[in-house]
Amino acid sequence: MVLQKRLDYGFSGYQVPAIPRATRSPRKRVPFIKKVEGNQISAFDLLATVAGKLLLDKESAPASNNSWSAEAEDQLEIETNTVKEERGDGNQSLKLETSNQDSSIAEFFVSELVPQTSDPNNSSNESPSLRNGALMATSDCLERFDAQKLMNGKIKNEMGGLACNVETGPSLCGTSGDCIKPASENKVSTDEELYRTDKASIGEVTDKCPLEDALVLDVKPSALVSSDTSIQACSYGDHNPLVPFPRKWDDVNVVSRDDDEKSSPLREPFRSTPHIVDRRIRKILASKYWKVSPRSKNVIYSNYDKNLKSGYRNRSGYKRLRAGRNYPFKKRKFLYCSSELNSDGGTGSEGISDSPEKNNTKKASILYSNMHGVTKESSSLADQHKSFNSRDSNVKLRIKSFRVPEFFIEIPESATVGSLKRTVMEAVTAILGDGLCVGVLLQGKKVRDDNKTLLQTGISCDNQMDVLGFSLEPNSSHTSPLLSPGGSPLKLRHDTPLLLARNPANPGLVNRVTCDPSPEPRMPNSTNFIENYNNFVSSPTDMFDKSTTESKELVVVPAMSMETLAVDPAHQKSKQSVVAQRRIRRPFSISEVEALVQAVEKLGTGRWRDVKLRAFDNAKHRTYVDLKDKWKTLLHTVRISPQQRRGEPVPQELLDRVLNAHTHWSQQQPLPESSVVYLNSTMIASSQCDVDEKILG
DNA sequence: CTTAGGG
DNA sequence: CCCTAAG
Repeated sequence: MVLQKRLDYGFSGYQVPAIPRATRSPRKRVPFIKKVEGNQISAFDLLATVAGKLLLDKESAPASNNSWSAEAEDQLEIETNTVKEERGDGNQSLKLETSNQDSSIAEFFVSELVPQTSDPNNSSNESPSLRNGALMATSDCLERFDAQKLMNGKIKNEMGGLACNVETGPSLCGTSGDCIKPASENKVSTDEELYRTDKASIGEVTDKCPLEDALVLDVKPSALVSSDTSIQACSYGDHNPLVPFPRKWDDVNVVSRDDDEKSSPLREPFRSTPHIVDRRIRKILASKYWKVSPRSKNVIYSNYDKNLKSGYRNRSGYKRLRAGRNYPFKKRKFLYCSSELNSDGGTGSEGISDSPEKNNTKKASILYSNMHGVTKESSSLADQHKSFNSRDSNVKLRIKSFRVPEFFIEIPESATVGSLKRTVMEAVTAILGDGLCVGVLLQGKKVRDDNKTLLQTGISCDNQMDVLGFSLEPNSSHTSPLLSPGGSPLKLRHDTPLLLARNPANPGLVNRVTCDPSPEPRMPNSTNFIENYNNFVSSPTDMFDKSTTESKELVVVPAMSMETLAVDPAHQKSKQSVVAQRRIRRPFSISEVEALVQAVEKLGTGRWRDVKLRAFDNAKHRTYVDLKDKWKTLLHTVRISPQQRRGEPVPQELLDRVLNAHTHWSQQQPLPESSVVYLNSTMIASSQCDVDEKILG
C-alpha cells in the first residue's frame, strides 16, 4: 500500500507494463449513431435558408467577438438572476451574454415543457390534448419582411439558379393571393399575440397544436428512474413542487475568469471536482429529460450529456460521407451560425434581411445547394425549388433569437466557478448542438410535413409572417429508446442538420452529412411505447403530475415517429443521411497535461487506453485517441520555440518531462516484466505497481 | 477495440 | 480533433 500511495501521488519512475491485456477491464462503448432519414433532411429546406441567412449575417458582422467556448468561456456570463418567470407556470429564461457585450445579447428563453397528449396511431385533433413536454422555443423574432426585397433579393436569384434545373411541377400559386392557406385559419395569431406567446410561449402555442403536432418530449424512462441520488426530482409545469436548488447558486453571476485550473490540485485533476461535476451532470442528464423548475433561479441542470460523448463514440459501423471535405463550407456555416449565441448578440441573429450582400447571398446559395446535394433524392427539394422557381420569390425570415429549453445542472459547492462555466458551456453546447431540432410553426401549428413547400404550407413572402414561428425541440434521438419496438433502441436519429449553436471559436466544429445504407426505419410500437411511457410516469422522478389522469394516457410521440410515418416510401428507400457533429475543441488544461504526462511516465507511450483509464477515466470527453494526440502535440510543442507555441503555455517543467518520458519510452520499448530501469537517477517502479494502481482505480 | 499516424 | 489502416 505504501507503494501504491507513492505511485498515486506522484511520479516515481517509469513503470513497466505488467498486466496482460486480457486481464484488463473490459472496454465500455456507447453506440453512437446519428441518422437522419431522407425526408428529414429535407426538413431543413427552410431551416437551411434560415441558417444561411444567419450565416450571412454573421459573416458581415464583426468577427471579433465571435468566440464562444474555449477561450471565450471566460467571457460568458451567466446571469442566472435573469431567469425569470414569464408566466405563472414557470417559463424561464437563461440569459447568456458576453461580458463585453452590453447591448443586444443572445437571449435564450427557456420554454416550459408542455405536455401534449397524442396517440401515435391517431393524428386526430380530437385526442386529448395533454401537453406533454413539448419544448418549444418560439421565436419572437419573426418579423415582417420586405417582400419587395425578397422578390428582388439576390439570394433568390442564386437559389433560383439552382432550381432552374428542376422540372416545373405543380405550382401551387402564381400570386401571393393564391397561396394555399393553412386550414386552421381560426387559429391565426396576430402579431401581438405571437409576441406575447413567445414570452410565455409553449403553453399558448402548443395549445393550438393539434395532436399530430404534438411535440416530442425527450423521455427516457429508464434513465429517469435512475437511482442516482444526485438526480433531482423534476418538477413539471406548475403541478409538482420544485426541488430546491442549492441556494448557493441563487443569483449567481459568473463573471470571474476561469481559474479552476489554478485552484485545483495539479495532480489527479480529474479525480477531483471536475470529474465529480462531470459525472453528476452526466447522470442527471442521462435522464434525457428537459426538466423544468419554475422557481429555481439557479442555473442549470441539463440532460444533454449523451450528446457530448455520443459525438465521438463508436463511429464505426456506418459509412460516412465526409462533409468536411465534400461540403467544406459547412464548417463556416455552422461556425457563424453559432456565434449568435454569445457574441454580438443581436447582430448575430438580426438583420439578416438587412444585409443582402453579394457575398452573403452567394453563401446562402451555397448552403442551399449543399443541402440540396445532400438530399438530392428528395423530391421535396425539387418541390421547393419548383416553388421558388415558379414563384420566383423568397421568403425572408428574420429570427432574432432562439430560445433554448431550460436545462439543469447540478454542481457541487466545491466546484470552481470555472468548472461551472465549463459545465454550462458544455450543456449549452450540447443542447444546441445536438439535443435540439428545429420545428416550424405556422399560426401556432407545427408544420409537420417537411416535404411541403413553404408556399404550400402557407409561408410566403406576402403571407403574414408574424404567424410563423420556429421552435427548438428536443432531439428525437433522445427518444429513440422509447420507440424501440423490440427493446433495442432505434438507430435512427433525428438530428437536425441545422445546428443553430456552434462554437464559433472552433472552426472544426462542423457537421458531417453522411450516408447510411441502412434500410427503412422501424415503426414504433405504440403498445410498447405507451407502456414505456407509463413506466416513465410512475418513475420516482416523475415529471408529470399523475393526478392528472390524462397523463396515464399520455404518449410521448417523438416527432420522428410521426415524420417517419409520413415518409414517402420512395424516400425511405433512398439512402439515409447521417449527421455527425464534430466535437468541440477542448484545449487541454495544464492540469490535464500534468495528468497525462504523469500517466505516460508510468505507462509509457503506446498504452493510451491505459493512460485514459488511469488518469482520464472520469474525463469522458477525453478519449485515448485524444490523449495520444495530445501527447503528440506536446511532443511537437517541446520541439518548437516558445514563440511558436500557442494557447495556454505549458510549463517547461512539464515539457521537459514529456521529452524525457518520450525519450525513455522510445528507447525502452517493450520492457521485460519486472525489469528495473534507471532514468535520471530515478528507479523505475516495479511492475507490481501497475497492478496495484489498477486496483486503486 | 486499440494503436499509430497522417490529415 | 478526425479518419483509418492494421493488428
